[in-house]
Parts: sequence; C-alpha cells; structure tokens
Amino acid sequence: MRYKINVMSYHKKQEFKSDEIKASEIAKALSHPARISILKFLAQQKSCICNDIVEHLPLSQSTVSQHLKELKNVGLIQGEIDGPRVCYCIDKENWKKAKAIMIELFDMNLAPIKIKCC
Amino acid sequence: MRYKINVMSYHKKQEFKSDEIKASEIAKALSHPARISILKFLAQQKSCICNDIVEHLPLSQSTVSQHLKELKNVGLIQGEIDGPRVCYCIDKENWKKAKAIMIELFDMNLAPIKIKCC
DNA sequence: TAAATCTATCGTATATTTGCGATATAAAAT
DNA sequence: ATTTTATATCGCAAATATACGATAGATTTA
Repeated sequence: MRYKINVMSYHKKQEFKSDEIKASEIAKALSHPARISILKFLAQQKSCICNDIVEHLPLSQSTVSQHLKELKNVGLIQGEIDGPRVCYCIDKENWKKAKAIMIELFDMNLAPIKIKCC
Repeated sequence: MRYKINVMSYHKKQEFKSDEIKASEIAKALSHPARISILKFLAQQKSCICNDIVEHLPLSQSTVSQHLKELKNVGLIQGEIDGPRVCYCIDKENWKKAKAIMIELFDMNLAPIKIKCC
C-alpha cells in the first residue's frame, strides 16, 4: 500500500468531527467503573454529600475527588458548597443531552446490505 | 475525617460491581473519536475493508490497526480474512447488547426528591 | 519467481490516567 | 481559640493509552 506520511504528533483527536469528539468525551467520562458507580449512587440519591460518595467507593478521598472533577468537567454532575460539605448531584439537563448523543450513536443505521462479508 | 487505609495498588477496577465494569468497558471502547469514526464508517457500510478504514482516518495504518483491535476485543466488531484483505463489520448482536447496557445506564432513575441541594 | 499489496505486531516515545499521601483551606464543633 | 471535619489540590509513581515507523507474514499480481 502507499504509506501515509504522518507528522510526528501525539494529539490527533482534534482532527475528527466535532460530534465524534463530543461522543467520545462523554464515553470517556463513563469509562471508569468508579465514575459509573458515583453516577448510580447519585441517581439513587442515597446522598449527594461528597464524603458519602467517598465512603461508598474503595478509593481514597483524593482519588474520588479527581473522579468527581472529571464528571464535573464534562458536565454530568454539579457540585454545590453546603456549609462545610459539598453536595454533588447529576446535572439533569446535560444528562439528557449526553443520553441523546449516546442513543444517536447506538441507533446508527446498521445497513442490512451485505457488501463483502458481515 | 477518618482517613481510609488503602494498600498501595494501581488496579482497583476489579473491586467494582461487574455491571459497572461492563458498562465502563463499553464506554472505554467508545472513548476515542477514531473508534467512533470507525464504527460510523462501518455502520454506513461504505466499506468494511480494513484499508478503506485506514484511508478514512487521519492516522497511520498501525495506529488504526490498534483501534480496530480494541473494538474487536470488546466485541463491537468482527474481522474476517478475505483473501489478502480483512473485512471488518459491526457485531450486531453485541452492538445490541452494548446499546442495552448504555441505555440502562442513562435511564437510571433520576429521583426528583430534593434531599439537600440538586 | 519476484514484486507489490495488505494487515498485524513489535519496539519505542510521549501523553494521559489512575492512584496515593500530604497538605492547604474553610467551616463547624468544642 | 483550638480542634475536628470535609474537600480540593499538589506532587509523585505506576500503569495505560496513543501514536509512529519498521518489519514480518500472507496473498495477489505481474
């Protein structure tokens, strides 16, 4: 095959379509069981106090804090200072948007036409 | 707060629930725009020939091969040798399963009860 | 048979993620 | 005022992910 000439670089992500980047960012936020667990915990609203989340996970407080930060950065949760604590909760608006993006991805038209194999 | 005692270790993923791990693995497979792009390309069945996928992406052949391997490992695609080429396609059965898992995650009951904040 | 084509894998470099303890800060409790 | 509690962030170490070129192996074409 004709070899592609590629410039030595390590960040190619920006060369993709913005909707593909967006979907991948949502997926990345969900790509660690701790973050899935945090979201489930918040959805069940057993509590939204940060420390309760920490107690719920087999991870140190600082590690949990980092996972919370990632979920916050991608917009899936919100944090609100409540006296000495921080109350986290799912950002329902962004959650819906994320859901729509992922569903659109999974609803891709799986054409039943057999081209070669498949 | 009482500090948790944690053994120095780098692999805590296995300490989570298996359904959380499963969801995170699917999400991880989707956490790079190149892999999203590959799946969309295959869904549209513009082709399922490996080399056409390589031509479609701004990445080298070896890098694309690695992304294909990850998608294959998680079960979202299948590869079939077709003479000198390899024909990749979406594993429709596993795709459906993955979709169900992600939809279940996004359909988490977002309790409307206000506990503290939220 | 030799050359060309296609793909996977190896080796390697860099970037990012994951994890922890320590610590800084802020509020609450004593 | 001091101590306790709660949280974020810093600094570091290890693991994993991302990317490439080179190359091996297999197949097809010339």
